Amino acid sequence: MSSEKEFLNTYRQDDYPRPSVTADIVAFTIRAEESENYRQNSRTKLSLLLIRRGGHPFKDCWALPGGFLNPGETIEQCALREAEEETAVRPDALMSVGLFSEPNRDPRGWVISNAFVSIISEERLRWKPGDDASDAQWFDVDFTQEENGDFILVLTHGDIRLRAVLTEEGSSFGRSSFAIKDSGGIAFDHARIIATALTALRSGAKEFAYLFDFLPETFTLAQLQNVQETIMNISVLPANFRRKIASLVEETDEYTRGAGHRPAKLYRRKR
Amino acid sequence: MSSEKEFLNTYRQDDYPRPSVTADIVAFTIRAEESENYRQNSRTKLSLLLIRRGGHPFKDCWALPGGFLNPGETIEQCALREAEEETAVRPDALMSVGLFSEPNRDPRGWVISNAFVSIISEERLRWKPGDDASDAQWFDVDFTQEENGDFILVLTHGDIRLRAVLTEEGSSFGRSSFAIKDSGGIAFDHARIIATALTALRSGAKEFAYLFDFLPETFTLAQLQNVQETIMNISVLPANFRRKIASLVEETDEYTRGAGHRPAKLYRRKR
DNA sequence: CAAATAGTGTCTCTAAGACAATATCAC
DNA sequence: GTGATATTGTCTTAGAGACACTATTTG
Repeated sequence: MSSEKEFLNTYRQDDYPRPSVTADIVAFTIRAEESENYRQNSRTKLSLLLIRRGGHPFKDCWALPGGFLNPGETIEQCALREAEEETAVRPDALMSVGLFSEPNRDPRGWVISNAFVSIISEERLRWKPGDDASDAQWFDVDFTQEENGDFILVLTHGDIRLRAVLTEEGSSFGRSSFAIKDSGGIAFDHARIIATALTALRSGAKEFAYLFDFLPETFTLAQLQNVQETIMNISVLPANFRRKIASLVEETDEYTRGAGHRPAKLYRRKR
Repeated sequence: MSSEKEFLNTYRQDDYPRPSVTADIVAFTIRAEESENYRQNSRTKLSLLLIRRGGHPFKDCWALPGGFLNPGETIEQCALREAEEETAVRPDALMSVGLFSEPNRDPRGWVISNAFVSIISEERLRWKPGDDASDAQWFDVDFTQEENGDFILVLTHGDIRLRAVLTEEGSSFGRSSFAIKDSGGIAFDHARIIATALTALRSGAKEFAYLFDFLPETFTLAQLQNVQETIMNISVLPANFRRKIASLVEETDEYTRGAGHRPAKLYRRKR
């Protein structure tokens, strides 16, 4: 009978086959559209960051940012590092959406990936619109279910339009999982990851937990409502939204100015 | 510029360091206690399966069942395979609770683990009580929060009593994460995994989604209520529970018999 | 009959949703 | 003033929780 020390000295990890492990980042932000009317508040869109791949495989296709797990770090640290490296901003929130481990999901070999939703506030987002030479771009997100049950994911950036078709494969424990019918040109199984992340984002938005992460330190209640409506693709009555959110925010002394209508009080998140 | 085919031919995955990947199973069931009174329905306990480790590291300690991810299978398939191998029964439900990737969580080296909650119905559970020679045993679960905020996890099987102390480390997006203060002799970081799994189980039990998985095909509403109460450690009024569950079940023509009180109608899950 | 659970009816309170009404600013 | 949003108030309704009461079985 050998001691634990002896055992560990003779133990060789390389005897077993091992996969490469990556963290993929599904980074969302809310962006304002141009207002066509000086009185009207600007409408907002949910946007997602994609990176054009410079090398094989899926060269020139759009993909989620991400990278390999390094020795000595946790998968969360890896996600944070990759998010910062590739988006140049520190995310305001990070949430795991699961491990994707289909054996053939990566043509390079055995690569499994833990996906994370990352939220970047409008405020932190400093990229100039029109920098279209960059390999990283924000795409507008449209994710809806068709009559026949299929889910359609459309990502748009200027003339670029990626359209993926997915089916829902039995959801276990409330987490639905998707299968790709048509990747729409999105690299790897990333259409599937994006669909899963969007579902997680929407189901969480009911609880207001991270709506705040999309906004600056202070905000109006209409902005906060707007975030929820944009993410969940619904609309609610302002009066009712105010009541529900009231206990989670606190007033400041500030007001918005310069809008063509009654100024709104600025609020901050109550801790 | 090389083609994608050439690229893949020259790509060597072994150039990058890779972790071993495992799936760990947190298998729960509901077990009935002996009734001390012929009239009284038996009380139930939430139980968890642990395995006594026969080899190093953590030799003779209790640990979660689990095993390495094999090439060609998904982590879900791996979890299902390991669950069947080590518990001898096919789980009635399986839910991921996240990837545990602390660099030093396993003394053998770089091993990361995706944990799964597995539910085994009372019906499928055929093990005889008293088979205490086996390396796999069901432990009664007690998980509560102390005044000072610490969480105490107590696992009991006969004379064996494992008592771990954990603290809650900021919960992001509703998923709370724990740090181990005292493992109580439970192997690896498994106390932490169990605490996380229990939290996930409890928060999901509100929606009734998998309460059915703990029970046979047909059951009484009191049994179903009992499952919820046992998992969540609460009690609710029968009248109210019936109203809430009514739309999810359908009647059968069968009744319980032989109890020292009014027979109960058997129900089945409505699909 | 006694003890225990099974099952029904109903009251109250809260919260959600719908909608009406008023307030305030920039032009 | 006009057009837009901000903000408050109130009505209705659905659901949760509390509780009282009846029904049915076995020893």
